[in-house]
Amino acid sequence: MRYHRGDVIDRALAVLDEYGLESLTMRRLAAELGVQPSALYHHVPNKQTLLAAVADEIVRRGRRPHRARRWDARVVEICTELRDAMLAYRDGAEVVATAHTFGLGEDEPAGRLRAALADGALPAELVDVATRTFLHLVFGHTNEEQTALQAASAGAIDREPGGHADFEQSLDLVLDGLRARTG
Amino acid sequence: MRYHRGDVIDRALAVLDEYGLESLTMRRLAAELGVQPSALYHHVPNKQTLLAAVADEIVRRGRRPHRARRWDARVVEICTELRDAMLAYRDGAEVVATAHTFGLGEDEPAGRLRAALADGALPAELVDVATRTFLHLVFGHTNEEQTALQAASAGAIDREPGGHADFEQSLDLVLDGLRARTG
DNA sequence: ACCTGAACACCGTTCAAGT
DNA sequence: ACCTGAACACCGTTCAAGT
Repeated sequence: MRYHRGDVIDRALAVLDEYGLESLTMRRLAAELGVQPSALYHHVPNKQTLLAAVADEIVRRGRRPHRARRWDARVVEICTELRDAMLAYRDGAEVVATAHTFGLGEDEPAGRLRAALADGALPAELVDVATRTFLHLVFGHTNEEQTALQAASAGAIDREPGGHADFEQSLDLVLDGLRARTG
Repeated sequence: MRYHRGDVIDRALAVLDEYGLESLTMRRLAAELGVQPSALYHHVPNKQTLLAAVADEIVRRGRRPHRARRWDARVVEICTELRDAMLAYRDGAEVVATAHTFGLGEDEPAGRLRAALADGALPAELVDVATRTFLHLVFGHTNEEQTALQAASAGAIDREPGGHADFEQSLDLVLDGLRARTG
């Protein structure tokens, strides 16, 4: 039974979504593929790289057509798409945020954010700051929301999630700050 | 040789700062204290709780007198204090941010942020959103900065850290958004 | 080229037994 | 009350050997 790198990533996604990040071990993944743990290292150099590939796949699967024209609407669109992509998989926010922190993976949303902000007639210096600001907001908010959701579904009723409304309000705060600096 | 919970936390801080989070294991910590791993469980229920206590201690040690009067200056002061506290220990941002995500520890900075924002004559509904927004910014930015710093000192020259200027610009963006909503 | 089998050097946590 | 010793059920990764 031959299998390839893509099969490994796909299975990893499935294990992640069904059992969570703490259960996504190399040994567990190997067992799921009916293979010895050592066999995985022919398709992936190590676990860190595997997780970065999983993060990229989560983001990729969440892609949808973008139709906003105004730069600020595009920012909201990109951030919301990224949030929804991460929420679609168990522990998705943690996996994607961690990969981003270590500079692994494609980081394609950052590029799209940067482009949208550059269209906003912003001082070039501000584009980088704003890009990072939005990414931190998306990762932080989504991570917290997903953790709360999973804690709630596990019985522990913590704080209310906040949810989509809070998320957009948070984005809007930063957008207001940017609009004030725009012609 | 008797020792107490406080000694365990202190030692954990020392191991964290010298060898990093990945080396802060229960077994390593026990060895450092000259004791069997199982002995730690008389002072701390599990590793997660230990790490939350370490996070609290990092924040506590970073406390300094606050003198700002205006609500927006107080927000900057609180955020900067938290950032500096986390930067003072290796992997401090990751430890503190993780504890916060899981709702563990004291979360005293959140309370102080909330108080400062409430003084800002903000619509009550916005206070919570803004509090979370600032915390996400502080954790995200500091985590990224610290990771970059440690990667740089380990030889890998990645992206420039951004540093304090970027951090304050990011806060200012949100503050502008809030000031626009204030009387 | 791809995989197995076995090993290395670890983990967090529990628990009977000692003092 | 506090600690030891030993065990349980795991980890990620490497590497000689097989096909």
